[in-house]
Amino acid sequence: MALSHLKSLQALELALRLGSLRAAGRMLWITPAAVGQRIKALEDYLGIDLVVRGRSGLRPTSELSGALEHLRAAFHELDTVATMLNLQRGEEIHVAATSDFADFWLKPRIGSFIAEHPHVLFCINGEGDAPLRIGQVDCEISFGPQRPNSRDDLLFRDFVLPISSPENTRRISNVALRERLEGFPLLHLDFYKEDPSTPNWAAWIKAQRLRRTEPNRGIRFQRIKLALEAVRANAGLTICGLALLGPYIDDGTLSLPFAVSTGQWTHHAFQAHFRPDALLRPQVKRFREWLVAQAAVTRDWLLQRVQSAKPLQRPGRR
Amino acid sequence: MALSHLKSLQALELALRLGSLRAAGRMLWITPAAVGQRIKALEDYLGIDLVVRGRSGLRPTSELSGALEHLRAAFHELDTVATMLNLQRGEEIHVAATSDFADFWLKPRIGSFIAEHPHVLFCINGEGDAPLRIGQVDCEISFGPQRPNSRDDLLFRDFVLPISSPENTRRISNVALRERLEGFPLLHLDFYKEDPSTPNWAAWIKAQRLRRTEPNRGIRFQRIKLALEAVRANAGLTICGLALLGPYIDDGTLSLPFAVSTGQWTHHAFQAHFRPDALLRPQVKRFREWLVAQAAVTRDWLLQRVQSAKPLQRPGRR
DNA sequence: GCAAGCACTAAAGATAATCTTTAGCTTATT
DNA sequence: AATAAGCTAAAGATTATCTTTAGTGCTTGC
Repeated sequence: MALSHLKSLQALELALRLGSLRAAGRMLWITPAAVGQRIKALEDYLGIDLVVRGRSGLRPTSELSGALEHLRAAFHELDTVATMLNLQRGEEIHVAATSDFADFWLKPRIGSFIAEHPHVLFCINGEGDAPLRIGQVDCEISFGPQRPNSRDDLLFRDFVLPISSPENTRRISNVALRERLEGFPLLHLDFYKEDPSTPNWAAWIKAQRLRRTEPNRGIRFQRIKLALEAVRANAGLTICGLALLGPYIDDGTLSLPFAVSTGQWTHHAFQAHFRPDALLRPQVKRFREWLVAQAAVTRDWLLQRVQSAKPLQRPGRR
Repeated sequence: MALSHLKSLQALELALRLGSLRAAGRMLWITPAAVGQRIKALEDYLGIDLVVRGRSGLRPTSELSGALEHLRAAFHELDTVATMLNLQRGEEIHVAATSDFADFWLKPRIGSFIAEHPHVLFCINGEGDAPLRIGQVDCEISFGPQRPNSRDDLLFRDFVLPISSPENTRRISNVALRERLEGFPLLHLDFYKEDPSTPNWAAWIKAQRLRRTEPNRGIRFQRIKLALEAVRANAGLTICGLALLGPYIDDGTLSLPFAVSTGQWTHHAFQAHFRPDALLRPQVKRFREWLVAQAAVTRDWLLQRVQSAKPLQRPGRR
């Protein structure tokens, strides 16, 4: 007959060491109620009380006090084991993400995750606190078609339309709508090239019935970042997605020279793929939950930004 | 971040100490497959192997060997805690059962349970290995009406009919059926008195259309045991249930002077009631499972014994 | 050598332990 | 006295864990 209630003993030791169920719950990543249940289960099993809640703190009962020393020793030994086996290591999470996604979306937000998980070290596209290891990517984030039956998390679709600097938007507004782009430099961004529903300049101009000679002329960019730098340098307009640009749109660093209704939801989407065995690690699991939750915020922001202009047309969700 | 996989660590330590998953499973009261799963879960989590299966035995891998000492120490400390808290005590089970049930049914069978659970001490109606404690009965077994909505386990109903010694059966058989009981001493057993469907001698004789003057005369017994002693001493016949008498019927110590079809299923039944908090203890839980299983054997034996004579009339089950 | 027995592994489905949520209670604090 | 913080209780949901069944490899005996 080997001993049972291991988790109860762990909760008991931790709660007494930290002085509260709440603190123990934080360590165990469970609610205080669950800690109390664990302890109570053991008390019910033994038929005796093990802890008393004194004024602002827990104390062991006399029945437990003799055994407490051994309990502490046991979990101290287990901690040693855990350290030697690297069981509760300061966890590393390796992420491979489309550069623009990493720069514009992930890196600005990752601080909020690290704040809650100080022990986690990140390696994003080979850079960060954790050293690079080949073939050990826990999470891949890409922009592409949604694969059916895949376990990947769909983060959000994008909404593409012309983007400009505030200065150029002002300049353009003085020109009649149909002529606005005539003679104006167009920047071509290939990031969305594979997406079937994202128009290039020629298609967009045609759909909007504008006039523009040689709409395919102009500098091409592979990365959103570089295209936006050119836009901000007043080098021209580009068709780009809004999803990654929330802060820039909100603070006016970038602006929309045409109505939101001239834009288009992408068919492709930002998606996260996690290595199944990486999800065994609780920190990776929590990163995934955080990622999905953050993505939902962005999705809602984008949805509201677009819907306020064209309330009848909603993108598919999930 | 407190450590996880406590059960895995326990299984690991135990399997390495005992040398096989099977042996560890016996200690943990789980299947060998489950022990293997526990260990594998930890191996998968860590991404390394922890044990190798050598020739007839398990060995720790080099990754584990350093930590093994601490692992052993940890569970040794926990064993100490368990002993001090009386967590894995040599368990006592206190049973209060109708005397006749205890004597005829429970005590003859209890050895098979003890054989599998050597550490369990029994106290049956105040007697046995464990000392008597007031108000601490874990299991009550009674014969009575089935209470609706109760959590009690119905063990079996009884089947009542006249019982005699083999000698008296032989003697009686020479007399014509209707006259068989005339002048023959009748013993009255009160054990089944409260049961609405058990006939007394007068009712049984009337139902069978036999002749017998003053069928209510005769010695009365409270306990089956005493009535049967009188029957075996050829002091007369009694109406009694078969359920507790299996061995005596099978080996011919007792016999049936009338056809089985003259008998009757009782309305009352033998039932076991377990204190809810006693069922928290695994040994009590296992005793309950054993009890129910043994009862099913008796029920089947009785059913077959009765059905072979009157195949169309079946008692309700459960 | 070859079957037979034993021990472990794998995958699925079933079971049971465990957790979260919500609401309520008690004790300390302002 | 009101508020806040921490614990408890009960329910339902979620996971972890176990059993079952089938399959593989290794030892043992013939």
